[in-house]
Amino acid sequence: MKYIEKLRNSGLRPTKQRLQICEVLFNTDKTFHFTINELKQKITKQANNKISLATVYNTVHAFEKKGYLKQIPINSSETYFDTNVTDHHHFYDLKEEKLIDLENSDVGPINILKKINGKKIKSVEVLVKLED
Amino acid sequence: MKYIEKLRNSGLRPTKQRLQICEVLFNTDKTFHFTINELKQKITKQANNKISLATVYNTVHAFEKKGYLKQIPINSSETYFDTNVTDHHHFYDLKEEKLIDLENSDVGPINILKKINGKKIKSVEVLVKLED
DNA sequence: TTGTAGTTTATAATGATTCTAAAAAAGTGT
DNA sequence: ACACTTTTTTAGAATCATTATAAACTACAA
Repeated sequence: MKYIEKLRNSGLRPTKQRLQICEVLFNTDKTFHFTINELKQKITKQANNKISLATVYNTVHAFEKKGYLKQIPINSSETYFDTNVTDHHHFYDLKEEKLIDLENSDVGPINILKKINGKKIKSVEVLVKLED
Repeated sequence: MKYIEKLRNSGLRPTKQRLQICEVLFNTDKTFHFTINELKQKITKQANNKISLATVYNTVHAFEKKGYLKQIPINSSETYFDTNVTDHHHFYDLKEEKLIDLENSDVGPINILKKINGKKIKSVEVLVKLED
């Protein structure tokens, strides 16, 4: 299985549950957005398998810490995660409550002119809210 | 009282609680960020007055709907609001968990090149995450 | 195989937010 | 001022996402 090594290299034991989550999240060319509950449903369907909600939380947080996932900063009752961990931006359709990726080529370069003493920029993320 | 008219013009009855909240939020030149609980504490201190948590929620949401406040899109357990409703951007200090305003002059112009059919852009917000 | 450290799990706990329904206050007309 | 309607406030309950707990299970190394 191709994710076993990836997990081991990250110091995470390749358990059945983690491998299932890897399949759902990373076994595709397309990146995508998801919430914890959406992910749990996908696993239950795709692998026809029960998985504990707590395990989904644990694993997603572990993957986020390792840099395989990132949270999308947005005000929503549920937290959104993104399998695209490269710097990129989002549309948020307020009516449909749906996130849409922006390619980097869709947004011109962003210049942050201010500096904060002793701090460095980790990421620059743009959220474009859409209305009808 | 200078906020009575403002509230009436918005179709909101100028109650004691709403006027107190206006004093705390708008009776200053500086704009600032706050959470519901911080706001409740300020009111309790400043006006030496009890106010129901539900009222603070109700009022903040009413003010947001009227455009006097806006939510800051950020992943935090509590929702952050901003008394600065003009288009502007934020630093987020990951270590201190603190928001810092960016002036518009601190960020170069942002070009959104992609269009979504039938939707228009309501706002463009940049979140710059800072680390040590 | 045996030990142990890491992982999963169901369930309980937490905490922010929303809901509810009754009491209080504000607005309106008389 | 009074009666009446509508809006608002309020305490407490309900909800919902997330985190904590602690017991059972699993991976892995000696």
